[in-house]
Amino acid sequence: MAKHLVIVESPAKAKTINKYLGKDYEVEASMGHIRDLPKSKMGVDVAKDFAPHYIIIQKARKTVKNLLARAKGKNGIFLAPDPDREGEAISWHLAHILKDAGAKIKRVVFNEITKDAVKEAFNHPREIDLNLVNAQQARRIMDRILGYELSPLLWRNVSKGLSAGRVQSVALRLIVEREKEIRDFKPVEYWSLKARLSSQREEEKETIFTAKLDKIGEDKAELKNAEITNEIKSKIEKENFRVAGVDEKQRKRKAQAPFTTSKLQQEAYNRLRFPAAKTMRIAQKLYEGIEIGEEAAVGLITYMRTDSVNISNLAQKEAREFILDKYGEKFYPESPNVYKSKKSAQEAHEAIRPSSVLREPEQMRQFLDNDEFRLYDLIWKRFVSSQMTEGVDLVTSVSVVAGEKYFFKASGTKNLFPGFLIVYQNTTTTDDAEEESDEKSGKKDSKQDLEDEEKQELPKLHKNEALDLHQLTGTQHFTKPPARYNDASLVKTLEEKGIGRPSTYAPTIYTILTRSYVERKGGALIPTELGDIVTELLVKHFPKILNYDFTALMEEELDKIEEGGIDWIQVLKDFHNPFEEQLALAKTEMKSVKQEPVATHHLCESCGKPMLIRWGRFGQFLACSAFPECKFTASLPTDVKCPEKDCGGYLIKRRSGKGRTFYGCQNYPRCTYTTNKLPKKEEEIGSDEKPPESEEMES
DNA sequence: CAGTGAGCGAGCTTCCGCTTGACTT
Repeated sequence: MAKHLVIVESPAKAKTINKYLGKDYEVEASMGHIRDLPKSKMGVDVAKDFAPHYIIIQKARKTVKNLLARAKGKNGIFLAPDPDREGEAISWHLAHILKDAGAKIKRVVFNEITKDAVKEAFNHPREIDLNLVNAQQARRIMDRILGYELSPLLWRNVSKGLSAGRVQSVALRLIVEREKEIRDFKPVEYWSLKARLSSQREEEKETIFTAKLDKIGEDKAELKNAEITNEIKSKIEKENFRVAGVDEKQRKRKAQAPFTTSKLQQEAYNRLRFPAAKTMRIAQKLYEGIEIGEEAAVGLITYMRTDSVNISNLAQKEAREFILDKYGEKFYPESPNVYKSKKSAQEAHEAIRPSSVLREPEQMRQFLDNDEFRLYDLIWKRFVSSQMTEGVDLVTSVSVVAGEKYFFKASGTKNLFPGFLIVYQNTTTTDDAEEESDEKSGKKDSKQDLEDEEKQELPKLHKNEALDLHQLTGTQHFTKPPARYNDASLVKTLEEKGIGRPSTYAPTIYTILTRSYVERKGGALIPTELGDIVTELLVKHFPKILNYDFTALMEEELDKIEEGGIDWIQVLKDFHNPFEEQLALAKTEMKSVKQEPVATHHLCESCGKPMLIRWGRFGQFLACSAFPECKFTASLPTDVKCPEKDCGGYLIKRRSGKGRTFYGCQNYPRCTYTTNKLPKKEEEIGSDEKPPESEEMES
């Protein structure tokens, strides 16, 4: 029998480590946390220094039983969860469970799962770091108090089953405020003036290019309307065009770091239209292992929940050799490319990469379904490209002047050397270093416009040479509202603000969707009326917590706890005291927006009592007033009668399987009349009364 | 361009973060 027990979080990690450690060690998985606060109550004794009451998580009972059995008769127990706050806390809870098993308990940590790193870690076991544990407890307890105090306020004042929390409520706020910006957006007219030009020299005259009016004299050309544009246009038409200057520059394009969870979710959405949850489901499968040919199941990628861009030396070496071999020296950087994780990263894992670059996507295709293949392909290419040389573009910008003061600008880009781009094309929207402003409102030039102009081919031009004008066109534009959030842009924003973790981005989106705070239309996340109401209430009564910086401030405090700088109880007190005050105020002052039931003249088909209009999760419906004795319900009819003769029923708004709205007869299935558009009420036919309540058109 | 057709209310509900599998019909 093995002498020692090793415990890690995941079964896949257990399997790998088992190979490295040999017969003396038995490796088991805890499957994440095994103890937590109870679901059914607060479980925190605020009066006694926030003493938490932990219980074994229902789902982990079997695991715990198994671990206890394994621990019996062992000499040592090595706790090897991830080297971060949560991992330390998991270790602490495990130690608590196993403390009476008779074996010595030690903590081991490693940042990469390679033989050397694991062996090295086992040579230097340590005690559990209580500072890390306490930082996790502070985080856990704060989230519990917040979530379990705010949610009931919403039950009381809005509707049952609702929820609020440090992460989900701020994610919702982002979406709600973006929608407000869009609603309030006033498009502003502006014009552009573009000239189609060509050289007069024989050898270049075939290439016609486009230049845009940029400056008049020293001033930026601002064309506010048609009148101004036409006036300037008619002046320019009389002028001669010549080249005022040519500027050529080489622009280097650097490869991007291999994927973190957040970046993977963004790219998989932008390129493949995978929602975050789908990406994670598929990545999990690739990680756990796929049967490839004769071999047993092989994990095709490294762990998919990570905020690190680090990669193991071994993987880097393999990638570099592969690049040299397959693409040649020009694509092989002299010294390896190195990337820095963001400051707040906890770096418990490597970046997401293929477990071996030698398993090329095309070879794996036969073992994968189409979606698995596309995601693996993306991960593989991103990783390989991250170890390749820079691409080089030649960017030419030409200044053209009409007469003395009308300056036009034209630019073109030519790729001189692809570098990493031969494997992985950049999408400009997810550049790491991008400025954050382009989603803000009122931007004139969309990126698309700029790109189209840069893509054109320019003729060879010389300073002062004369040009032929073929066409001068003024075009009307309007500034555009900012785009709605989708999975990619929401995850990107949350990560930038440090809100949530790799394991929670997708679940957070799911939560605000299932609470009916937000709806998905196409890819866009659009707040519902409920989402608007809840956000307004929370922002009004809990501005601090709904602040976009709240999590970042909390993290600063947690860092101090980790470093041993402050007492975690004190951090909780500093949070809790002002929170209690706000809570007390909110309890008396928050206005109820609960929808009270409304009496109707409809009678219950089951018991004959009057029916009430109630508000449920899916909007209004009719319910018997004798509830709960009589459970009869019906959809709320419109006030338009069924046009079938002798039917007499009213039409009901319904939704088909595919989510399309239509109207059917109340007497279905006896009467099967349906229509897409609500007919006018009989009394109104011929009159010019206002039409029936207009319905949102669905495309 | 076809062709469509739950449930929801109440005795409870809820947080964030770590991780996968499912006692039985």
